[in-house]
Amino acid sequence: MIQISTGDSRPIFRQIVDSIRLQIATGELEPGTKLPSVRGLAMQLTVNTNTVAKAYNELTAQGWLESRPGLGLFVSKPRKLFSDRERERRLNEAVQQFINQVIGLDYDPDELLQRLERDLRALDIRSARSAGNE
Amino acid sequence: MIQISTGDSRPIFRQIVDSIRLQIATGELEPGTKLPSVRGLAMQLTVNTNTVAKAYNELTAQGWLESRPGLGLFVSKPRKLFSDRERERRLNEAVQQFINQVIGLDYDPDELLQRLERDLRALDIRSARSAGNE
DNA sequence: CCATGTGTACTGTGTGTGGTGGTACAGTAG
DNA sequence: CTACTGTACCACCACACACAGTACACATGG
Repeated sequence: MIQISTGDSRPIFRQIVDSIRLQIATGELEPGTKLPSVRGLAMQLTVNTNTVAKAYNELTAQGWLESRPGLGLFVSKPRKLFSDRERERRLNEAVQQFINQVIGLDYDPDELLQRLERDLRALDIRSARSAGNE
Repeated sequence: MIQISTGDSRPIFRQIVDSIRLQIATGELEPGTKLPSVRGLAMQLTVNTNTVAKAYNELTAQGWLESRPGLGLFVSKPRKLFSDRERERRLNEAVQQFINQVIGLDYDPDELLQRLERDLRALDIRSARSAGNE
């Protein structure tokens, strides 16, 4: 089930991308599963078809989905998505951004780490994407 | 010293805000210190004066800086900036955003936490903002 | 008094992104 | 042939960002 929120500051197409990517990473959506059609999901979310198509395009370009012409989009099998340099760059960017966002909130570092650990473990990420598959 | 990078995806005024806020939070800029003038910093960064003014305005609105008419802007004394609800909301938003950014990178949760702990402790944040001052 | 430097507030103008609406086309299944 | 699929366009509007210029009130040093 994909949901979007008007109160969310993120663009609509990004909410869709994040939502689907999260469901794939947690195993809620398994490889081979067919996704709702562009027009169907757009109807359900009451948004434009182009907005859904944009989200699907990004997910396909990043290797999360695969397109079968005339049939639809399907969750692809896990594989390595980024180079080591790109992984490191993105992680560093995410860390810096996180720090900038919490820097004025006066939280203790231990409290921040504890909170992150709780939310990270609650997801139960499938981490078999870079190893154990050919 | 404030620097901006053209390769950074963040808007210029946000880079300025983050940079100054970080320097205040780490104690690199002490309360009472006078900041570069709007026109001076704009000249130094080869950026429009309005862009610098926008950054300074946000920092002043959030309580990091204080304006003395005709004199300039100065680092204000630490104090509580947000309500408890706002603090919690912003922390939650930052955590969710961080997770969304690293979810496809196939990092082990422990590795993520270790990295965050390292970068957080390296900053040595001044955490006396909500207690011990009147 | 006057010139200079300070923040602040406007009014434009241009560019890029996000979102919507509509049309069109190739591939697949019934 | 019909209906569904993704995909690629086009046009339009709204908004944020950045730049450019002007103006005003304040404080300081001549």
